[in-house]
Amino acid sequence: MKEIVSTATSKVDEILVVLRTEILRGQYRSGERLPSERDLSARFESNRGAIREVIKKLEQLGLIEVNPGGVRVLPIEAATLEIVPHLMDLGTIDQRQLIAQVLDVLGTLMALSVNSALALSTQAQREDIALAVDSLISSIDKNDEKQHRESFELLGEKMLDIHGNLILRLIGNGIRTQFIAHIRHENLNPNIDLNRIKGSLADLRKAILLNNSTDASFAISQHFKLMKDAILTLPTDKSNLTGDGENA
Amino acid sequence: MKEIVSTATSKVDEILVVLRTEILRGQYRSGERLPSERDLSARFESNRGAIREVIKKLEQLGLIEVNPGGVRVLPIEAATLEIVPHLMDLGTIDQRQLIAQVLDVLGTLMALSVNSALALSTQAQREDIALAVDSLISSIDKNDEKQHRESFELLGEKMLDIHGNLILRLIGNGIRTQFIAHIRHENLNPNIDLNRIKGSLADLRKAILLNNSTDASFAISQHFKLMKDAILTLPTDKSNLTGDGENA
DNA sequence: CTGACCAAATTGGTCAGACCAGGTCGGTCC
DNA sequence: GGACCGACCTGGTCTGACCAATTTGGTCAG
Repeated sequence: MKEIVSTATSKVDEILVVLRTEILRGQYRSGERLPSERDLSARFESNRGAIREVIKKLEQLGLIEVNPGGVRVLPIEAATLEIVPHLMDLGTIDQRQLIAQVLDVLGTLMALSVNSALALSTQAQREDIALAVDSLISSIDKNDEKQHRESFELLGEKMLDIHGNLILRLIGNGIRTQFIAHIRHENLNPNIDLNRIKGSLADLRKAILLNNSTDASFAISQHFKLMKDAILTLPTDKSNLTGDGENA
Repeated sequence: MKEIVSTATSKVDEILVVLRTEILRGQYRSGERLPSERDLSARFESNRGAIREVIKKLEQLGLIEVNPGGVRVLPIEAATLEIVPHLMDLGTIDQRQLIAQVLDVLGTLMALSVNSALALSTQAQREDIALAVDSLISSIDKNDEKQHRESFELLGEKMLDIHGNLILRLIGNGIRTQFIAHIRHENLNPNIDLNRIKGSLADLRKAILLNNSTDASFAISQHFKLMKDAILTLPTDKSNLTGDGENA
C-alpha cells in the first residue's frame, strides 16, 4: 500500500503535467496551434499513442480543441473546473483568493441545498440533519479536522439525499474532489473567532429544526462567510504562496 | 463549413457513447470490472489505442477508475457534471426535473454573481450591466431566443469580469456547455406569464442601478424560479421525453 | 496584382503487433 | 487449511504504417 506515488506517475501523466503547465502559463497563446502529435512524441521521447492520450485529456479539461489539421489552444476561461487544482499547483493564482472563491460558491450552493432539503423534509429528517450539525459543532470544539470534514460531508449528503438535486451533487463532487485535498493544507487563521463560527452553526441547527429555510440559508451563508474571512485575513503565512508573474 | 456532423463522429466517440451508455444504464455494477482493453477492442472491432482513449475519457468523466490489473466502474454519484447531458440523452432521467435542478443551481450562482459583482462595481459598470438586462428584456419582447441567450451570456460575462470569481466562471462554463444545447430544445411553457418574468428582470435592473445587491439577488432568484415553474408546469408535451424503464 | 485553383506536405484518426512490469488467480506444497 | 509460487492477464508503453482531411504554398487565369 504505497501512499505517495509522486514518481510513480505514468508517462502520460508526466507529459500531461508538462503540457498543461505550458498551456496554463500561457506559453501557447489562445488559438495558437500546438505542435503536432509527432513532434510532441519526439520532444517527449514517447510514442504517439501516449501523446494522443495526453491530448485527449487536455481536450477533456477544456484547454485545447482537437480537429483534423491541428490542435488549437482554447482560452483559459473556457476550461473546466478540473483545471483549478492544476492552477493551484502552479501558483499562478493567489491561493487564498481562490479558496475564498470556492467558499463563496460552496456556501451559496449549500444554502440552496438546505433550502431545497427543508422544503421536502420530514421532521425526522430535520432532526437527522441537526445531528450532523451537532457533530460539526463538536468537531470544532475538539479541533478534530477529520471529524469536521466527515460531518460536513455527511451534512451535505443528508441534504442531497432529501432533495435529490443531481446537479448539485455533481458540482459538489467536483468541488470536493478538486479542492478538499488542496485546502486541507492551508489551515485557518488561528486568530479566527471560533465562537462566531459555532454560533452560525447553532443558528443553522435551530433554523433546521424549526424548518425555517430562510434562516437556515442565511446561517449557512454566514458560516461560509466567516470561514472565508478566516482565510482572507491570513497574513500570507507559510507555504508556497509565491505569487506569480508569468501569466500573460 | 459543415454544421451537422452527427454521423461524422470518430470511432472513439462512437465507442465512448456505447460504453458510457452501458455504464450509465447500470449494465456494469459499481465496483465491477470492465472487460479488458483487448476484449473491448475485439468487441468493437477496433484497436487497443482507440479503446484506451475511450477509457481515458470515461475516467475523466468519473465513471470508471483505471488501475493496473483492471478497470473498475465507479458509482454514478462520483461522476462529473459532464455526464449529465449523457444522462439526458439516455432518457433515464426526467428531463424537466433535471432542467429544473439546473435552473435552481444556475439561479443561485447567478445571484451570487450579482452579489459579488455589485460589491465591487463602479457606477459605470452597473449601467453597463443594466444594458445587458435591457437587452434581455427586449429579447423576451421580441421572442428572440438567440438574442435572449446571447444577452444572458453577456450579462453573466459582465458580472464575471467584475468579480473575477474563477470558480464561478468555470462552473458556469460547465453548465452552459453541457446544458444550453439541451435545454434549447425544450421550449418554455407557452402559458408562461412573460410579464412576471420581465417584471423580475425589471426589478433586477432597478436593483443593479441602485447598487442594492440584496434586491438584485432576490430578483435573479425570482427570475429563475419563474423559469423553473414554467418548465415544471409543462404538460409533458412534445419531444422525446419518453420516460425510461431501463434503469436498474 | 488579385483571385481562384490545385497539388504536396502535414495533421489527426486508425490500425496491427509486440514487449514489459505489476497485479490476479489458481494450484501446489507445507 | 493456509502460505506460497508460478502461469496468466492487465494496463502501460512502444514501433511503424496507412488513410482521410486539412492546411499550405505555389500556380495560373483574370
